[in-house]
Amino acid sequence: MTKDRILSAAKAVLESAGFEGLTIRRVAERAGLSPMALYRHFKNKDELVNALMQDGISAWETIVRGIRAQDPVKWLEALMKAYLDFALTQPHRFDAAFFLPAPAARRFPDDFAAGRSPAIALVMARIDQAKADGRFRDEPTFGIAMALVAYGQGFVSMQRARRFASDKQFKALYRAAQRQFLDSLKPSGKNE
Amino acid sequence: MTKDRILSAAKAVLESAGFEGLTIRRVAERAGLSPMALYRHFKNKDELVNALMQDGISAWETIVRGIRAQDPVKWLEALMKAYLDFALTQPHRFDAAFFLPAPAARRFPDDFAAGRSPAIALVMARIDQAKADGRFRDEPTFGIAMALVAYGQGFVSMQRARRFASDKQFKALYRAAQRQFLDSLKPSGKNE
DNA sequence: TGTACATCAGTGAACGCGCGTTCACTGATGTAC
DNA sequence: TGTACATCAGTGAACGCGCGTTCACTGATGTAC
Repeated sequence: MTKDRILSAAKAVLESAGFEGLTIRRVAERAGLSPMALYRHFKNKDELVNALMQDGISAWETIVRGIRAQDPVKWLEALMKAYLDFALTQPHRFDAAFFLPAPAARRFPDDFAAGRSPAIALVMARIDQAKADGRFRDEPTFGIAMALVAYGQGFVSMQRARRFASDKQFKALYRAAQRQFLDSLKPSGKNE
Repeated sequence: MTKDRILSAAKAVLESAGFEGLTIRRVAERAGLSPMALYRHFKNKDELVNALMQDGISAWETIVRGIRAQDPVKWLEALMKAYLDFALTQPHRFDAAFFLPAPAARRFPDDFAAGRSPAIALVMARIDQAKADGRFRDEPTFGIAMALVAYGQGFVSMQRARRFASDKQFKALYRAAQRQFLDSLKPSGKNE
């Protein structure tokens, strides 16, 4: 379908040129169509951008569902690693999923607490499991999930603002913070 | 000086129209000058944007230096509150300080570990003090500071991406996370 | 004190650019009888 | 089987817009002798 071809072209343009460089004309050229052909499939540019956001979110959900670790704490570690990889290897797709202000975005806290985000629902399930196993302290699950998300988002947004000397430094600090964060969730007396 | 008048106009335009709306023409109009007059004082638009970034960073440093709490943990609480206020009351100035990717930005970790950021240096001093008083666990000071910064940045970037149902919800979740974060730094056995 | 000249803040018109989008259209394909 | 018509993906030219920036200029102020 032509619509899919347009969307693929849009993803390619987004990844190589960023949001600044995402224009109807460029997407059309990449798709081998005239600019006007896009209006046959998307009402306007906003609708195209919205589709890209949905794509980013779906990609992330697929990644999260693919995490195989059995142990809940190891699963959460893998999640934070996957998040970092996603941010670094597909930066603009990541941005579409997490930084784009779009009307269709799901909102904290209601949409998430209600499980309307599959990714967050999976995260909360592991946190519950870790608590049940006595490996995490008894703090509100949703609060822990929020903290974890904010952590990742904060590091990536600092990286995006070029606040790290290099990607290597960024990765190292991210991993150190991740370890520290997960440690801080352990019950009293089990620290260190 | 005319340069100051231009900078004031630029700050006003930034705050009311955001970065998207920050144009040479608009700044000039606000300053009561022709667009070309700006080029007498700034080499080009990039230089003007850089000046705005410096202004944002200075504003934040002034805020941090103005925190009066004696107790180090209370001081850190006040800091996180001030950060939230800054983000909500002067959103674009905040963005200029924390989200703008600009060449003049200081970089993690070297510039900060070396104390080239007055704000971070003050934060690290309180963390050291809290550790010395036995109120924080013995974890690397810089790591704790990084975590604190990432936390704030993460929450604000989620708010900027309209991921919270309302500013009220945002504030409430931010505060809950803040409490939880500071609690997590307490030595083992002192939790709850 | 007067004159010639340099400096320099600010101006106004214009350039070239790329953008999203409108409009009227073409031409192939499907459908009804 | 042939004809008339509807549908619809895609086109190409053009519009109006706002942008950063160039260029050649004006006119006031300061400086040298």
